[in-house]
Amino acid sequence: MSENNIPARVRFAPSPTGHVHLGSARTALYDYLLARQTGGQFILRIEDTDRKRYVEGAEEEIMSTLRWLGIEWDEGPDVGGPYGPYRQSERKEIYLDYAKQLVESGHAYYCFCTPERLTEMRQEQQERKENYRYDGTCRNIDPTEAAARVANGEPHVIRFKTPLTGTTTVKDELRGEITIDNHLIDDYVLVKTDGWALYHLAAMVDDHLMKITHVIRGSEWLSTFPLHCLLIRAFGWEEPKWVHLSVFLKPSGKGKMSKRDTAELAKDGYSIFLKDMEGLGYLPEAVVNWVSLMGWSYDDHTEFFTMKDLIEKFGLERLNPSPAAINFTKFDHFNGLHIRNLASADLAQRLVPFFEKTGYKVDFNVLLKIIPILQERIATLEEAPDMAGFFFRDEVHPVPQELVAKGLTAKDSAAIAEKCLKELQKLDTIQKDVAEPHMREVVEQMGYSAGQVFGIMRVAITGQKVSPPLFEGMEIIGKDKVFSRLENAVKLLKELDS
RNA sequence: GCCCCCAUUGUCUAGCGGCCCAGGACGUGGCCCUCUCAAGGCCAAAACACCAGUUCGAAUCUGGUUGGGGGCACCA
Repeated sequence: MSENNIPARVRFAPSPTGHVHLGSARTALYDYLLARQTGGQFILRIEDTDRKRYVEGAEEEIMSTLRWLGIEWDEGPDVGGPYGPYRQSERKEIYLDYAKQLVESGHAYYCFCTPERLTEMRQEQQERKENYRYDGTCRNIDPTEAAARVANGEPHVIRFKTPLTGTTTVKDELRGEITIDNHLIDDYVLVKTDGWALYHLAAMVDDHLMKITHVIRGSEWLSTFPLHCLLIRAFGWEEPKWVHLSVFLKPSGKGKMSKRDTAELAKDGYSIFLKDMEGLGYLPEAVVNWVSLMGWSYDDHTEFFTMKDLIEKFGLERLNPSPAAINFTKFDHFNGLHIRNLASADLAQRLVPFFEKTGYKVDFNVLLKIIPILQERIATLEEAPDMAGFFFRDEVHPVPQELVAKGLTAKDSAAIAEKCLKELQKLDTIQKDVAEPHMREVVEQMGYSAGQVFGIMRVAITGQKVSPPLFEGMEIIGKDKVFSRLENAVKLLKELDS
């Protein structure tokens, strides 16, 4: 990891065109980890040169999502920095200047072809089963003539003058060298008719100006990667290290996530969008841990990581270039692990909104008491109200049939419930260390199994067939409620019997 | 159609020529613990896509095939 000791300047450069998903969260995470590990800077840059695709609120979502994950940026549109502005829409002139520089040095040229002509050209190429590629019509217009036409106000774009022959070799940190024939690289448009730069130019200019040392981005950029290097070389700039991350596939591993898959996932309480995670009961710690391991590994036995661990242990050299299927059950597993890793008070705090959302008035002291029995049982925060809502209710409403113990009649069950009530009432306290030994003795005397008797009590007291341990629960609920709930159960069972 | 990338159990992966009849994790099945449910512990089933080649020896190197993915815009 010697080269990682050089402070890295990395940038997360999303475009505000939709929701932040797992793929971009991972890219941001890796960027952040590399920056923090090397004592460098993490820069947030908004790539909003295409005003048609701009989505209102997307930029805010990007920022709040990063903050939720625990990722703070050193430079960005809101906090500023020495290389701003950090919003590409505010840098239009900069890109145009550099594009003109390329025209002057002979690496780019003005193109006056209309979109209609281009469409026509593409159709013809398709009919002839050729590659789609600009045919070079404007490539050889005399520069003086071209400049005159531009000065005259003729609509035009600026295209990159890709070498017609030879090859270009580029180096990706995960895949090694990639060599491609130059004739396969199109004369890409750098600046549109409206004067706005395209990604290819804007990103390269910004990365240079912002002194970016490592570009971590999605593998969808692999095909235009040679163009990007050619651009940088045309300017005579130094290249950053390039890291192209693999894409995420749907859980089956067959194909990438589609709209339809996303809708299907929602039914199971899953989402690929970061904005949904908190509401679904996931911890940012778990998202970070889970996502970090999709395409990266540390060794063959360590998988539990906090952000702090990751900053220490992350490394580009253990990144995996193959596509990874999203595994949501593993997400649940990591969430459970991180829930169990939380301090009681912290977990309690995070649980409050979930109980309130379900309509419970939360007594924080009671919540604090039930944390130990809840903490090892939930995989997501959202599960807590269903499991432990009975602690916050005045009354419970058991299904009468569920009060009947396995292998017994309603009449027997009623008698058992009544006996339990009486025995508990005899005691000074229903604390676990007193009530449990006593009730176990009672069970013994009656000749039933603990499962049968405690089962009846469980349903009577919690209203649920499945609950956290009985005696711990009773202690928290308190004598009065325990007794009244048992009384009610006796009543229900007797009604059922008659 | 063309170009590029990828390829170990259902999934995420370790493995960088002999340590591997392949290790870990999730999930699955079983057992233990047990008042239910979890958590925890133990055990089990489950993979080197295929075909050539290189080599004394290949999951590891090379070529091809197949499969998957990405791209081929005046989007990013």
